[in-house]
Amino acid sequence: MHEPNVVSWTSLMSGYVNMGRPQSVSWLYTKMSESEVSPNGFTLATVINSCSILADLKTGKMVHAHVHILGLQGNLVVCSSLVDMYGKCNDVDGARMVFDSMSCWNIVSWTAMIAGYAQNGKGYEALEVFREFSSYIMERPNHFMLASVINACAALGRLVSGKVTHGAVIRGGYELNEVVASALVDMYAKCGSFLYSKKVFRRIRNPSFIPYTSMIVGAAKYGLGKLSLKLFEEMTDRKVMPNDVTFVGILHACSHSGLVDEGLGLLNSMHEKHGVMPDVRHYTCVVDMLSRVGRLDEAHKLAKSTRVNPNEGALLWGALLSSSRLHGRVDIAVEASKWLIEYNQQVAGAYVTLSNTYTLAGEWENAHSLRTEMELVGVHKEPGCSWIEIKDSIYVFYAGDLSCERGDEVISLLRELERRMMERGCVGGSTGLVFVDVEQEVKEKIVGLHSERLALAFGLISIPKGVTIRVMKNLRICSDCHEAFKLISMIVERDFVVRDVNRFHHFKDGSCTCKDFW
DNA sequence: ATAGGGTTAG
Repeated sequence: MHEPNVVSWTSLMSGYVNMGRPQSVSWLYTKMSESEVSPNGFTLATVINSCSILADLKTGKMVHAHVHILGLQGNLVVCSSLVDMYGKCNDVDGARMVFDSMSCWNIVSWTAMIAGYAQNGKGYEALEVFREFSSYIMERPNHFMLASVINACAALGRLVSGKVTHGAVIRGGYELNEVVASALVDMYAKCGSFLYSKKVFRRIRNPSFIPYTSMIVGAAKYGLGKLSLKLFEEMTDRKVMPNDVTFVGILHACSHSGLVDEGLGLLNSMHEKHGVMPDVRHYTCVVDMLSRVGRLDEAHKLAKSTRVNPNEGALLWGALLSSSRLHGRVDIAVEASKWLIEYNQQVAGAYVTLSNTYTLAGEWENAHSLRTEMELVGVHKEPGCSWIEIKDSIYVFYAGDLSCERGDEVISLLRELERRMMERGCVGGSTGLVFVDVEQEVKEKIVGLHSERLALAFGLISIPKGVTIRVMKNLRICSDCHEAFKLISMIVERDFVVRDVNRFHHFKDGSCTCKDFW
């Protein structure tokens, strides 16, 4: 063309986006800026879209400035693409700023905002925006919006909201939409209803690799590794091609169900049989798989030979670290935590796990000095929490704290469960520790000492099968008792089961602090 | 010539 106009430029850019080459768009945009032709809203929306795909926030912000220079801040399509771009670049606040600055909205802009929150793990905000949409806008949500809302419910583990949204899907007639169905499969699995996942999945006609992947991951989370393998087999039999994520899912499943040979076989067949090149995520699963079953040297070797950036390495070395602790491999734990701390990844967790590894190995002084170092450096480990939704209330449980709403009921239910376990031959104590398969004498000793809220005697207690347990001296139960009991459970976990560690939070001993454990 | 949805490792 002698004189390409704005439509020619934009068409070319759009063509590159459609052909999966968004990288070329910013180059074209630069070229265009050097020409006489000035971009319009169509051009900017296309360029911004390419930034979304590439998650290129820097270019995206630059183009955002051009939006203002060209006076296009009132253009609905341009603004919606900006909301989407900021969301895809993990800048939800940026997305919200654009969204709030808009003078009119349509279902696309609302969906972009909801999806932005949902994709960034901000399920609560996503549902809040959806609620606002539902109350102000006299328009039914479409399948795009519903998929994002279901995604938000999944992230929050909100089964009831998820079911309500499923109702909206049925009313809207979107049941047969595969994207919506995939979101539902994933949501039900994450919300504790794998049975519903299966039901929704089986209604999908010719499921693609994405619903299959959701099911494989879902089954894995429920400990059904064999089912994950069966689903994988089913999909390949039906000539549905697995992608990289499918392999992350299936290796994750093998890892969590101890299916090591199957997992290794899949890793080796990935490339030649399915055309998917294994990357760091797959090796992370395999490192985890090998190390969980105690094949730490192989896992270690694989970890060292995998090139990673800090973010990827956090997961790979984190997996190795946690298994090193589990199997008492101080040498590997030291190396793994060194890596994590050096690259500033999960520092507090790395300190705690390494310290616990020392403890498991009986290296009390190393454990102690690490705790001191943590305090010196000012590293603090935030306690984790879980939550469950019952009817329309959400109950949150922090590690070591049962002073939550209806905590008393929780405690009495736990006691009832414990009583039933005892009836079935599991052994327990009134203090809440439940031991399985342990000699009566040992049990009494531990339970007895514990119930007096005193130190567990230092030394070695022999238990049958030639296993020894180390128990610490002067271990007092104090306000930070969760740590203490985590420690106990860690020491003994291979030999008997300690449950219900959190219950001891009520035993407070003002005279000691966390430091006294060590 | 332009904007929105589902799967992902400790």
